[in-house]
Amino acid sequence: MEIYAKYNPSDIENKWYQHWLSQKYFRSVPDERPAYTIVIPPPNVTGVLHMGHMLNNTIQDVLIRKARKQGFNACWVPGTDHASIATEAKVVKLLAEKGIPKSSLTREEFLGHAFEWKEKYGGIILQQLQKLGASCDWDRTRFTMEPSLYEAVVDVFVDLFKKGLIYRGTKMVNWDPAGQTTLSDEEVIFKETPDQLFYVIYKGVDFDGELMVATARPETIAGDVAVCVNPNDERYQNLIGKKVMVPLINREVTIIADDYIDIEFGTGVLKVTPAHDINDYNIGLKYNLPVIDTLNADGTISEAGELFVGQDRFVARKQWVKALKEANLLSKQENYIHNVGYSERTDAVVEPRISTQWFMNMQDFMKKNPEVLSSVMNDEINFYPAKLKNTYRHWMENVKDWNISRQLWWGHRIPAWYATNGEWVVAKTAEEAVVEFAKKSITVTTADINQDPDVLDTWFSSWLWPISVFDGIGEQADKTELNYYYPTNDLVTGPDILFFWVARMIMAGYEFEGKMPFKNVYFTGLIRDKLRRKMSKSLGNSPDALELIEKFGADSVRMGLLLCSPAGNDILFDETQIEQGRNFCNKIWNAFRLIQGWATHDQAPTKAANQAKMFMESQLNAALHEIEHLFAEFRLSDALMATYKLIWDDFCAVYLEAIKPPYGEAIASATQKEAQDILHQLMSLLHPYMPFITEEIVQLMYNGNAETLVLSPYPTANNTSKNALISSEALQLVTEIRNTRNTRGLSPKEALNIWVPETAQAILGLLDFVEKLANVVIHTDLSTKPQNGMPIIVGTNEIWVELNIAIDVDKEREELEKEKAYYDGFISSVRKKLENERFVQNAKPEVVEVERKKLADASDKLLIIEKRLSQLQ
RNA sequence: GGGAGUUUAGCUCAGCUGGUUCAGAGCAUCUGCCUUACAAGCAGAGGGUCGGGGGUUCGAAUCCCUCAACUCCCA
Repeated sequence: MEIYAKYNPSDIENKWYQHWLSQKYFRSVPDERPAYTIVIPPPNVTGVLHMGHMLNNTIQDVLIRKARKQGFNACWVPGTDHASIATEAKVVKLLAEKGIPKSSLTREEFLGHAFEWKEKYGGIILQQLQKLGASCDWDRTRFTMEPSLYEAVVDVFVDLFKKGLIYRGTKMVNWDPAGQTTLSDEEVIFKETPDQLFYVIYKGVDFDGELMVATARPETIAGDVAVCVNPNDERYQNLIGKKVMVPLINREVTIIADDYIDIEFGTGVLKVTPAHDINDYNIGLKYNLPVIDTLNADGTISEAGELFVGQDRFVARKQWVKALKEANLLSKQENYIHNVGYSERTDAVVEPRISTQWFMNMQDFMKKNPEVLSSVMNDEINFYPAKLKNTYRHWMENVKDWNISRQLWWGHRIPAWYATNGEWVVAKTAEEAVVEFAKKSITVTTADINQDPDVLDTWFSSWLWPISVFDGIGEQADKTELNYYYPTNDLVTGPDILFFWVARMIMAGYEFEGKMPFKNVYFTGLIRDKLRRKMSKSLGNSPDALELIEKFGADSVRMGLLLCSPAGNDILFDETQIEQGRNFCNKIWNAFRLIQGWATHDQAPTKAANQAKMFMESQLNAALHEIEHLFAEFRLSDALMATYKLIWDDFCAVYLEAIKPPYGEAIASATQKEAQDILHQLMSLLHPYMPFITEEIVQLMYNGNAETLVLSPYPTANNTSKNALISSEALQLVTEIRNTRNTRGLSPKEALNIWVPETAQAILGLLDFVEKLANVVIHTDLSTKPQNGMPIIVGTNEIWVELNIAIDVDKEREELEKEKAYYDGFISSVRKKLENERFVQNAKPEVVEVERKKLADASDKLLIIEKRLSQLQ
């Protein structure tokens, strides 16, 4: 089989992915093995792959591939969600471009267009995930709006309503005038926004004088029903109960008093506009004030607004200001920065609006399901990083009722039914609704009632995801699969949807299954650019994910993303990180070519090769232990780094160099086979991170007869004694010798003679290994050592190197003096510690022992240094 | 305004309940090498008063206080 000199990922990645698919390696069905389950955070069905998806799904793939190789029945469930507001907005825009306004369509016609769009573009992102190598069980692909999941959502709504946890209420909600729908609190993004504060004059009616009111929203003045001051505010006490005139509208309103008012803010006078501010609304309730809604659903001024009717709220604001100025009712205006809520999806400024909506009663829900909070706090569900537990608790303890209705068509339609007299019931179907009406002694037929036109919040369907993908919820539930796969093991997602989704899945898990939905939640960081800016379309700082894969290969992209992404830390993306991945592929590929390219003979392996094998086995063993520990803490980035160093440093730089025969010579076939075995294990270890190149190498190495790395067992550590310490002294000597060559300009090709004392057993045990790596000849008879040389100190051993060049005595003395000074200082500090009775008494015995050892070792070294110095005199 | 977190080498980050010759890793940088697996490489090297100040302790990157800067969440 021909092995290409350059590794070319694009040639092989598609080949292997198709092979894995055709062999159904990612398929999972329940069996006797323990399950290891991950459900994908469903991306928007009309979305395209971006950097965040790649990071997130690479992490999931690493976890699931490792589990699969470790003998679990690994099941990674893919799918998409319908993204109600985002998708509807997209479809509305598309239709508008064709000249079709949404208002001209019936609900059914609109949904027809939406499904058409979904069929055409939906699921592209899942194909893109395949390019990344994602080992999902594609036969399980789900969609939040497919019929059975749709039905489950409706069933859950009816169930929660019957339990009294869902209610219909008229409250102030967040209104998105662009999407023309309500939003939950979580969908409102507060941003500091520069604005203007206007000081508006309200003339007294039954007193001589005026009040000044500071407001950022003069366009809502028409909705004023009172002005309010603090009862303790001496400036206004005598005016309480008197009347002022609403500017330009000429309506008389009363001056009321409430200690909610901040005396310091503005002029200490608040205009009370219950229809357009939550605080004003509460004051209105308290004092039984009327509500005048001066805005339409699309954010234009309504008839009730009297002035500038039909104008957009921001246009109207300017006109109000102009009109107030002309009427001499504007005292002044000043710059003002405050937090303004924006719609997460449409970025429109959110309007507080009184509206009748459906809510979930969170207080009662949490009382019923205290585990939602406690399971996270006591680590039954683990958060990585754990610091997000605090954020979670804070939100849970202050959780507000969840507004679950949306004035959209794309989504799960609310199963509530209205009779013409305004009475309503909740029921799954119109037929059942008729029965419910009958219970209320209302006689209707299905033709007499109308279903609620609104749909449910997208998260009201995706909170069921870990249950619904296994068909475990709703009236049609079949819990066979759920019982096997649930609770799932890990959830990998971004911290930005901690409340939207993670918290609500935990709620659903306890409410409907009485169990947590997952054991571990791994929060990835946000991907930012080098300048720490979020990646966004408008900035154009986000690289095209698929182009990156095309250019570098999926393995390189995966490695580049993982290397710089410890859990919870933002990752600062830079293409050089992916180059590191590419370089690593190149390195592995060349190591493979080296091994495969050797001619072999049947003689015994060299001693150096045997020692190298010992070294490599001990390094591999240590690394396997370390990597298991790192995985247990979800430190994937560190685990990959450990694997990287094991392959690059230990395997390539040390092991292969030690077994490599001189140019043109053959290698013992046993040694070649050992090298292949080790490479095979390393590829298996690396496979979860870099699935393609590892599979390619292993299959080439064994002519396509190797078991696929997707399924072959993950390497396991054994408990054989570690030779790590021995190796470190030997390698230290190698480095010292190379350094000696480097600083003196000696060629690495020219062998050096060195003398090693009998006491240096650690080094002599790997004598041949050291000779090979450092290109030296080791002598042990110290009496033969020549004068023209210099010592190298390794541990407490003095090793003598013969140098056939003149030695710069002054320079060496200078260096030795430096070292001597260091050890003098070191010894005196350790000695001081040991002479301190309180240290000896208080410190743990082991610590004291270590200090004694430090003193002894340092003293030995100092002796060698001093001896050498005296020789140089 | 309320809460949480971060600050260690040029960059990104490890350093667990104070004590290994504790100040580390990767990348970047510098020096020398086109040594037939790999220049996408090889062999070396240099970088840090652990944000400032104070304290506890025999001993502090690690614990406490304080100041400063930055980030996130919530209203």
